[in-house]
Amino acid sequence: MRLVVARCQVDYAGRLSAHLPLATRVLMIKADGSVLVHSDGGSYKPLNWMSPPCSVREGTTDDGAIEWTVTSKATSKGEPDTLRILIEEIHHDSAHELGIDPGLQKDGVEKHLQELLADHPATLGEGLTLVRREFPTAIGPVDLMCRDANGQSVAVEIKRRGEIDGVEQLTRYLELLNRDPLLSPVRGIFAAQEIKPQARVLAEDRGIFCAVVDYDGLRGLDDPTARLF
Amino acid sequence: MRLVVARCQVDYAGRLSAHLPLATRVLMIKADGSVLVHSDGGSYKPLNWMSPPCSVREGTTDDGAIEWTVTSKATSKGEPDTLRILIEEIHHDSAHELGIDPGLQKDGVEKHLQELLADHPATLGEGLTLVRREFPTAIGPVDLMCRDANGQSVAVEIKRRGEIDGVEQLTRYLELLNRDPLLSPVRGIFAAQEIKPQARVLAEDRGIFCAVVDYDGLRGLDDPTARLF
DNA sequence: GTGTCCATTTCGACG
DNA sequence: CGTCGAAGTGGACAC
Repeated sequence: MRLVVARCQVDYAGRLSAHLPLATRVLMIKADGSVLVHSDGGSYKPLNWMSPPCSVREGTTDDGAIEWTVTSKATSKGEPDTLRILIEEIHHDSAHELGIDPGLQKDGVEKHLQELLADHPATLGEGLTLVRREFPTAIGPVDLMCRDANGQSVAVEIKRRGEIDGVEQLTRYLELLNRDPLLSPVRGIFAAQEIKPQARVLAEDRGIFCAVVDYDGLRGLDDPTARLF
Repeated sequence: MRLVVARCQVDYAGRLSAHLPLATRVLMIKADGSVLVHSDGGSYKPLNWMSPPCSVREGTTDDGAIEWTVTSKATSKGEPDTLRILIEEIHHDSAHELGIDPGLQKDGVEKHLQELLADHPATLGEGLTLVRREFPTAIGPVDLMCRDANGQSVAVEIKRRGEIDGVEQLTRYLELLNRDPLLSPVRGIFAAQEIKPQARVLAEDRGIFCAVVDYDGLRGLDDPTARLF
């Protein structure tokens, strides 16, 4: 890992063309050759960057300025990427040995929500029982396939935030599933921690029931000591 | 901008919980208080981070280790975010004055594609003429509204890469537009530089024509000297 | 402000 | 290895 603070200008050419005028920025060169150009604000996204695998070639221009040319090695398809960094003045330059990172451990995303609901399907509706998680169909897996107290099939689509896309997805599943005489009639439940008003309107207009899920409450139903760290 | 290279462990709690075991990493603290934790690989995305606005409080634990507590200031809705960085050993620590950045100048994204197609609608279909760009509907703007040689309305959805979502989007528009007796019947054109097979199948199954657009060719139709830099 | 849609998205899972 | 869906998505633009 090399860290450089320098007054520079940057040009990128690839899927688009982009230009950064002369200013002082942080240049981060990672061990895999990737380069990040960061300013002192914005978000975690760099102003400009080059994804690995790529290689940096260092040179000098006619007027003595330092020029880095970063080129992507293997553009599997289409456009060759190039990042050109013209350095006018270096304020800082240091290199550091970091070693490989053990990586991030996550907890709490949609997958976990799906697991919890699979263990407690009745929280979505009285008498609901699980038939299968990730129930396969020709156009993708249905998150939960259940059966209600009357034995009717119920397809459940789970999202963290319920938006219009999720309703469309469930609608496609229902349309397909209802062509199967062994399953039909299949009704739908759209389950999410939070459901956007527009998504709710669309869902209910299509006869899909909306279930707002209490993630922390569900967790409480499980063993509360069984946590990651 | 402060740059720290340190052996540290990191815990995040917010919309999810995440943990980084002890390892050497780069910590970037921006002027707005945001913090980025970078390893020596991956992409431009940090292993963990805190978005602005937030504030860093520096302290020490009972066993003498340095502890940074980063808290988000204004969580407009819901979950308070916290990033805790426990530092065991500092390898490097420097601060730099960067100043405000003039920002990135871009060229070549979907907006430009839309402009080009608006100028040359006939490349999408014989005799097509533009009625309006960003044609407003209750569920969002249609990229291009055109009329064909027979005077029939044509709704065009433009993407850089045509995927299933775009077909769904255009389908919703068409469904709505076809309820308007002044416009109906409206047909659809799905235009993209590249159209995924599944999206093409879905589109054509719904009677939507797929147009693969040659971006560079369209550019050539325009004045080739009128470019950004 | 809310809603919608794009992104040099990146990332992970699955077939 | 490609495809597909999610993201602590972030950011821009319209209403």
